[in-house]
Amino acid sequence: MSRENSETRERILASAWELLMEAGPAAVRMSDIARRTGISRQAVYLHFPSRAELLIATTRYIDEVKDVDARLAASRAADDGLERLDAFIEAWGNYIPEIHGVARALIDLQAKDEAAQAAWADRMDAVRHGCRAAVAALARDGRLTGDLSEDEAADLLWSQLSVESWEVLRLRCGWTQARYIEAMQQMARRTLTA
Amino acid sequence: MSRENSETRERILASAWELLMEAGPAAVRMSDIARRTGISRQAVYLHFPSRAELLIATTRYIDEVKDVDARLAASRAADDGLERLDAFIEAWGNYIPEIHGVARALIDLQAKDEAAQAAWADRMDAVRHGCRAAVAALARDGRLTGDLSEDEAADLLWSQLSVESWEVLRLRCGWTQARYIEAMQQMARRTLTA
DNA sequence: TTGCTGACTTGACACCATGTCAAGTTGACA
DNA sequence: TGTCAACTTGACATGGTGTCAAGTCAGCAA
Repeated sequence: MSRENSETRERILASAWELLMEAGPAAVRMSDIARRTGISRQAVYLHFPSRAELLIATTRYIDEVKDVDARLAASRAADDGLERLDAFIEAWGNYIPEIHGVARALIDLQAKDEAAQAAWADRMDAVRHGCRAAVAALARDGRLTGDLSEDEAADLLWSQLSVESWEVLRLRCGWTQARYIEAMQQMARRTLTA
Repeated sequence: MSRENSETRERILASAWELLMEAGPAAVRMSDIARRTGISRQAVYLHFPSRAELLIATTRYIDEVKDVDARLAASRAADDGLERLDAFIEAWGNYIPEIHGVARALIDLQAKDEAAQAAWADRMDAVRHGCRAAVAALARDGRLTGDLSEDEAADLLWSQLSVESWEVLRLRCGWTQARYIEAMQQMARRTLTA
């Protein structure tokens, strides 16, 4: 562990990030990260107790560098519920490709690792809260459909905006990022508004 | 491998299925399956070359026992495009919980195993074709929205109907199966029809 | 009876990634 | 000069998959 803001620690995180962007997540082993950082495999363990913790720290590192908070805050600025919904989908939808490498690694790790499971659930809960806020704004404007409760509407939006769905449309179906955003916005509007 | 329809082979598949329904997929090791079947771990390898192949065979076995084809055929019976869409969503949506254990195991395995990846992609392609057929029927009735091409509409429906989305709503959000089906039908209707 | 065959068992082992442990090196700083 | 933290090297345990070799055993055929 050592001190929080060690220079080596940050270099490890940067290496992990690089590798996750380049290769599939399975290909990013502790030894790969060490080699890329230019240190021994064991040295990595001086900074992170496990691969799971390292990956979790990597997401936090990326969030910091990419400043998610600022992006999502912008989506909260819109007064109008509909605009806000669009802005939220755009902000989150455009963030997915940036974190996708790490996200995939963490999702894969969930099967085996409890810590990874908790970490990913925690991050996704943040998105869920964003969905709830957007839906609440919609309800306040009286634009929420009568077929769904606020919670249901938020859940539905949340499931639509999952990283897995993004992967399906973007990677498997070959959609462009712009088309993805547009389709999600339209889908949300049609599904959630009266 | 031996002969295709060995009795032991079928007992192994049944054990794998049982275990996948009971426990998390990570807990279903080759030794667990062997123990449940009442044979040695090595004997399992006399029938299946790898865990991936065994799991793939298990999905085929379940499909056979549960008769998916018949279910999906029923959804093709409806003349009206909208009814057909509803029927397809109901048929597939109600099939998900039955295969969920194996599906999850196969999805988890994808990270490491190429064969599992191909097998799951293949099965999901079948669903994608179902989506395409339902969307085509909608288009034939002139009910498809102008905002989406047939392919796009099918892709969108496909991403909505993923096992992962089902997991989110059903397991994480605690929706009932009936509510899930209803919501997916409504969502599809609103998103895809003019 | 003898001998063969196929399904299965037992037990050992290689592999691979994670994570641990212990002893040694090195450079900065008091 | 001595100490300490960061790092290195190398060995090793663990856990699951998959392989290999030798042996058991029932059934069946000449």
